[in-house]
Amino acid sequence: MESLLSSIKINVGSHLYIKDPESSDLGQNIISHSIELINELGIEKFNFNKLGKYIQSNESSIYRYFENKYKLLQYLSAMYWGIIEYRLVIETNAIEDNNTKLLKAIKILTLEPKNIDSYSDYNQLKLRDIIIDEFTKSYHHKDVDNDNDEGNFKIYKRLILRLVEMIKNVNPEYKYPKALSCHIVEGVLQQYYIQRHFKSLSDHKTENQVYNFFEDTITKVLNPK
Amino acid sequence: MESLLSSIKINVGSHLYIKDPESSDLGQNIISHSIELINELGIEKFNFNKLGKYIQSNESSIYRYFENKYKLLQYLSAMYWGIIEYRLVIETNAIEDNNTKLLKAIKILTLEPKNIDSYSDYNQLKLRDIIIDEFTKSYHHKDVDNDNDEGNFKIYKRLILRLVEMIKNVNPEYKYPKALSCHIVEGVLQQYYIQRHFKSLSDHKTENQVYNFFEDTITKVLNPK
DNA sequence: CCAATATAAAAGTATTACTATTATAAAATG
DNA sequence: CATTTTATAATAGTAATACTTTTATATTGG
Repeated sequence: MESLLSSIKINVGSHLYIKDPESSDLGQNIISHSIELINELGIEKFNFNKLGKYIQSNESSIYRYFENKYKLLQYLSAMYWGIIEYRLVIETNAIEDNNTKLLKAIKILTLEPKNIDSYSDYNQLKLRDIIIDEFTKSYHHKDVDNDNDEGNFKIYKRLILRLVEMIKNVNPEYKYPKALSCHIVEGVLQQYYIQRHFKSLSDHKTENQVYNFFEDTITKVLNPK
Repeated sequence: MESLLSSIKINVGSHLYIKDPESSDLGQNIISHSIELINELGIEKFNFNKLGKYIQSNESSIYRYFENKYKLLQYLSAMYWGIIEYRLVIETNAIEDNNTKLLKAIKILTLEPKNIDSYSDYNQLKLRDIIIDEFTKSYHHKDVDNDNDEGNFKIYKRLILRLVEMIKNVNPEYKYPKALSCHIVEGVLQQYYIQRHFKSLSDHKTENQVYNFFEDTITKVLNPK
């Protein structure tokens, strides 16, 4: 089947790049290979010099696309959340029952993406790993308010607000829909990171445990009885 | 009243420093002023050169205490979690009822510390802000497994496991005590960060909202009925 | 008072995160 | 097809950072 997202472009916000990387071969190369290299080195040890050598291009050419590596990380993050948001909308669209709908959303947020190719040209599993490892650093810094004003996190925030709506539909009386929504989206990343690195703090080391934990929490929090 | 913690030393783990900063004036100066300066600049723009000038000492002298600024951040984090753990133990000690005890623990984790002086010589509010802003970066990097093996996060993990025990005491049947415990401790920091920087994702911008959200969650999750 | 140790001052090195310059190649336009 | 614009590559350069090393000067303890 033809890829949907590879033809539909996710608008990540123009403040994230200097030149649109989707507009050229080099740009697309920068994206796909930065996913590989950031995944391998981590954002701290990754730099544009190394990326240039890796794609047999030049450091200064990469600087014509992205201001610096943290903007590139924000761009990759926006891509990731864009894909998740897109899946959230189309894969829950047909579901009538609000509760089932919310649980489907939690599945999309927690479980490893299957059918990878139908959503993106890039390596989605590695992109997801980058988000688990590095996303927190894309907004934990002193420029966060500027970056936010420029709209660099707007897809992420919109995704959280979509989840807020789903939460409200399940229980309109619930008092903390935004807190819960943020808590889930960030919590998923954190649970995976803990599973991988702090094993003594993890109940069961499976993918399903992460989903089950959030299903249990949400069900009890929203449907008290 | 005489300070308790200023006489009782928190053992943060010897891999965090080269020379124990509590053992000299310069060391204590490094701690207290790094709290000020990291708070002001953020960990990325902070460095030992600037700290040296700030305390009218020398860059190379600071390197005799700490390997690098990230080890210092881990040291400050261990200090913070050490104070919280200490409070968790002594302030909940006398409480009989398991549920009340857990809620008191949540209060200690969420609310701004009062009676600051009785727990530490250092500026606890600024230290807490550093933790909210920077703690995530102290373990989100490629050396995390080494640092963990060296015991650099042991106080943090012990704190989480203490909370796990409290959770189990409230409901021994509950399936995800570790996930919940991590989720609370990290979630508190995250809720404050969101309140400060992503206002559109925050339900109410008060300190109590953070506590109330966690109280509501825990009560429903652990006492379903 | 001497010896050990801690700190300060200064200089040096390797790396990083860019910027600038020029050259060359590819693409667009007339 | 020729020309102008634009994209990329190669190279070099700069300022800052994250340390390390060396030497000098205090401070402290026996």
